[in-house]
Amino acid sequence: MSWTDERIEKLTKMWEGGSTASQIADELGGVSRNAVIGKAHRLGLKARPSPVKANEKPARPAPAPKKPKPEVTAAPEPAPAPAPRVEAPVARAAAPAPQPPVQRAEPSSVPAADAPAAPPQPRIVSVGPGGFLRQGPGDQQQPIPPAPPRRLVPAKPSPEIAGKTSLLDLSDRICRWPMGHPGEPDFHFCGDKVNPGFPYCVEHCGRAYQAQLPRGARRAPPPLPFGGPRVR
DNA sequence: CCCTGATTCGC
DNA sequence: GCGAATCAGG
Repeated sequence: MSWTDERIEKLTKMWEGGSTASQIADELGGVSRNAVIGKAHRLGLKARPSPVKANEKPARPAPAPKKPKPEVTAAPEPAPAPAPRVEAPVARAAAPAPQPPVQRAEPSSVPAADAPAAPPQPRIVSVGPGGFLRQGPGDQQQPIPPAPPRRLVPAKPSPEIAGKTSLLDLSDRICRWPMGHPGEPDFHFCGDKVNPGFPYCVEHCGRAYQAQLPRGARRAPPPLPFGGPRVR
């Protein structure tokens, strides 16, 4: 593509209109962003708020820092005078110690007339069949440290599991909610009696079956037993 | 990484 | 004159 009058005009217009070189190139078609910039500069359109040149002091001492051009010119390069570095003496107004605006609860102040901090108790959204209490999504434990990667080791019968509900102990009458993580020595299952009709006990039904919130009022889904935080 | 404009330099 | 390559900052 060549720079016809029309294209040059469009370029000029858009350039001055604030469009980015990419947009202009895209609009014109057939040219790259660089071509647009190059052309704009050749047209003398430069000087535009460039994000890369936000701050520019009227000092351009070293414009060519890296351009190893094997110039055969034996021109005696006069030693560049030590750049009159206008070292802006930063007004060291002393570094005030970062004073975190810690809001200390005044004990002597007004004795909380309003509601004191409610104890971390899961909001019960509804009661499910069998009597388990549904929690709202996100009402589980708050820290969500991802389980560190660990090698899965073959679950060997060991004293640590004695008394714990192992995989072999599972039946459709006991809660199969995992406790801990597979591969860990003490990994086992809940083992309580299930809430009839469910694979989990009443307590874990509350975790497994979340109340359905109206669309739009949803939060991130609660962590699943396996991938999520340690549940114990 | 993505984006931006600026600059250089071989064509 | 052109624009890819490169630079440099956000």
